[in-house]
Amino acid sequence: MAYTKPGVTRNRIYQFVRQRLLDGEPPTVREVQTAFHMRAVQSAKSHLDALVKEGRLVKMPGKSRGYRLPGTAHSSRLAPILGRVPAGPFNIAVEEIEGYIPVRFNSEEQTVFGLRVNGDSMMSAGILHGDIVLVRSESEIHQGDIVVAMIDGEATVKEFRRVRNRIQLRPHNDAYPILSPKPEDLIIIGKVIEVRRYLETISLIDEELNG
Amino acid sequence: MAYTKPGVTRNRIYQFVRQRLLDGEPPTVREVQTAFHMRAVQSAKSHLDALVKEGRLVKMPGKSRGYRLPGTAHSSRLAPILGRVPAGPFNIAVEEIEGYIPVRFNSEEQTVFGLRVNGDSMMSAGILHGDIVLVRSESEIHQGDIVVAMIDGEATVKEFRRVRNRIQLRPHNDAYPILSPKPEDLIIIGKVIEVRRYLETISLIDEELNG
DNA sequence: TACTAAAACATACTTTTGTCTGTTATCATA
DNA sequence: TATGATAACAGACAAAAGTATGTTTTAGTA
Repeated sequence: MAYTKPGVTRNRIYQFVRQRLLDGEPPTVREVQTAFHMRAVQSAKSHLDALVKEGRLVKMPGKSRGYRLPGTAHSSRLAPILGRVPAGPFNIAVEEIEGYIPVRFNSEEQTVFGLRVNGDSMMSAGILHGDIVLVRSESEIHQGDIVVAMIDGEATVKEFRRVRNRIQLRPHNDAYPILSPKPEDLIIIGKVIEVRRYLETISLIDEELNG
Repeated sequence: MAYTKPGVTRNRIYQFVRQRLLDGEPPTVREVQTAFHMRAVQSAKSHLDALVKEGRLVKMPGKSRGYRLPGTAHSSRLAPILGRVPAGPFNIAVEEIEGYIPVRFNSEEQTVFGLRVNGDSMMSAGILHGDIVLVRSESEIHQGDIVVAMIDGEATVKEFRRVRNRIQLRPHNDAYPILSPKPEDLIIIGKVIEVRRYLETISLIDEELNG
């Protein structure tokens, strides 16, 4: 291709790669090369290497189509939305999965699932009926965390408090009482790490899933 | 791997590939192979070929990481979180991107971005300060929709109402007044299609960039 | 039990893709 | 015009990834 001023082609290549990645279509070095009518692979590669060095891209060395936007390498996964709260040991029966939503993970080993909120007991915390809470079940619970708990077999979202060796589950709605269940009636499922509300109807269940 | 009943591994592989594609991480045949602890590449390949034949996947022959979901509906992409509201014609200056979050798209041609909410004027609608709203800028606005609007160069999230040829922007908080800006001072940026609240600090921008 | 289909395996080959070494051309600046 | 930095080119090699052929094992069923 024709010579350009320093940085110009660099930026164009970045935009190109970025768009491809946002489309879920990671390009190869040679695809970048031909997209910019370069006669040598190295022309594209050196630009890509430079973008990595500048921190505008990251890459998985040796892997094909291995360039990624920083902050997105291996960090987005699909978490299941469960129809029922998983009781006891955490295992997901496939039949109970209502759908999937994309979630950011900081680590690989976490168990995150979605759960649809029932009722308005957390209204003043901005958690409304029908919202989806993302729950991490392998998580330390601290004072003031929002948790999902099972009380007598029923799932509920509440604020967690420990008061004088007794556990309190506090609603965020004056119309509901603070709960102080006996320890043997209580199972803490996990910590709420995210709240989502879909204002448009999106079918989270994929029709093609009948497997 | 161990032998399974006909169709069982097929479906598991489909789920695996589907998830990877929704994450923007198309797998190689050998990645499928190792994910299922198969000792031969062909074990994975024949399943993938079958899935293509059944129409559950499509592929670009010869290309690496070439398997795709048929059609593009219901795929997940990364939407940028903008630090500032895009004014005027929609274009994203790269420097203003705060990070990326995974979003479900029903169609290809939509322009969706995230925006961090400032203030508590929508509190009683469950939209709190610091929440991220996902905005679709190419969208029809209807009565009662939550929208992002620019009034005199300032961005705000409000409920959209049209009352006797006059546009009202209603807060959901009694402490704030209903706005009725002049049409020339008002730009509707787009419609809020989703609300997200991260209860844990998740760095939307990856720290590992310092390379 | 015999038979067919599906599943899994083993190995080899080809193409795609990443990477390397070195050269030439253009830009920016003194 | 001299000089260092960036850009583009050329050719080759190595690793990754797709594909092909044939065999063995198990599932499903008559």
